[in-house]
Amino acid sequence: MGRRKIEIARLNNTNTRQVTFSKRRTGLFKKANELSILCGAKIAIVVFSPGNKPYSFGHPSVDVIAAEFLQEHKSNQVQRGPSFDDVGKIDELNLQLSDLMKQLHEDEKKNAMLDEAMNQCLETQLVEKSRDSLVEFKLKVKSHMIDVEAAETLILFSHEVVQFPVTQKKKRQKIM
Amino acid sequence: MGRRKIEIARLNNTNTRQVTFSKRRTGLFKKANELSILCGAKIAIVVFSPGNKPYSFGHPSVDVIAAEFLQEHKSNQVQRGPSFDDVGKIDELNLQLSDLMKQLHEDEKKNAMLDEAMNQCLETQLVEKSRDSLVEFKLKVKSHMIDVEAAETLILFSHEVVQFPVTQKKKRQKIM
DNA sequence: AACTATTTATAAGA
DNA sequence: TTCTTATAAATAGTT
Repeated sequence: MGRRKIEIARLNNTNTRQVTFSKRRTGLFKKANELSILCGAKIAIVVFSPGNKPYSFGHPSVDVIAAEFLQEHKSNQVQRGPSFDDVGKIDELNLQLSDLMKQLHEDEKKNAMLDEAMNQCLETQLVEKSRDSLVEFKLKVKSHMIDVEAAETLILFSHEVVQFPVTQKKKRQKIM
Repeated sequence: MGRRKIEIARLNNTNTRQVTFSKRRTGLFKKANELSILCGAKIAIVVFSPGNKPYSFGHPSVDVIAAEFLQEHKSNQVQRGPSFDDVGKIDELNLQLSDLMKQLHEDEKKNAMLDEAMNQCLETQLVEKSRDSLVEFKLKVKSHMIDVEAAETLILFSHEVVQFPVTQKKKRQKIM
């Protein structure tokens, strides 16, 4: 999809590889966003860049997706549902994020510019923040001896503090 | 990207929504696959269809991605590494899957048909198999009281038994 | 980071 | 569902 057709094989040039990663990651997340909106599908994506930086996308949030996924299997075997003090905080965060998503989608209807903004946010300090909160969160979880069900839910929660960003004006300066 | 431009808003017609989901999911996974090959990026995707069926994509496998992700944070806090009897079995599975991925990629170089096959496999009984093995696996895990690190690794393992499929001849009959 | 020539994805239609 | 095709969208190479 460019000036020339390229073979799908590892890009040897480091710079090209990084540039392509950025472009295609943006495209991938955009597609994921469209799919979730068009079809009401829940999606979670985690990607590591060539430089091993983590990027993620979740709609409406990975916690919801995880919960749904787990629920499909719970009826087969589990008696005790997990309940954690920390879950409340995570829930709160995710609610906020859901609201941001709603806003995002509303904006999109009125303004086709939205997609271009997606790229920007995902590369800002939000990534760093999510790492910090993951560490904190894991320390708390660590102090409990929890069962697998709880662990599943909580871990998946913690993986997705970084969410799809709020709409921004295009051509915003990169922070990272 | 079709005969007409469509607005990115929920598709109201059920049939259209499902058809679009299938097409776009295929496209999304294809893009993810290309990104992983071109840039050497590790990617994991989980999607729920409008009918709430789970689909997933992982390269080279979600276990590797999970391990990498967790490793970034381990040095900050963890003393005890997880070690599970069941991990061996999962590892075995994942090795097989990695091999299939390699084959897949080799095939792709020689035959541009590969991408079209991706779609087929993901909708076969592999999805069902993965669910069954997840249940089995969780039952085993359930019998232990494990620490968070172990849980994280194992859970993420179990989420991705369904892998990117082996090349198949196109136009294969759907099993699901 | 912006720009286009091209390739690729896909919305409709069969 | 699967295939086809006209068209929209993504992106490779460039600036």
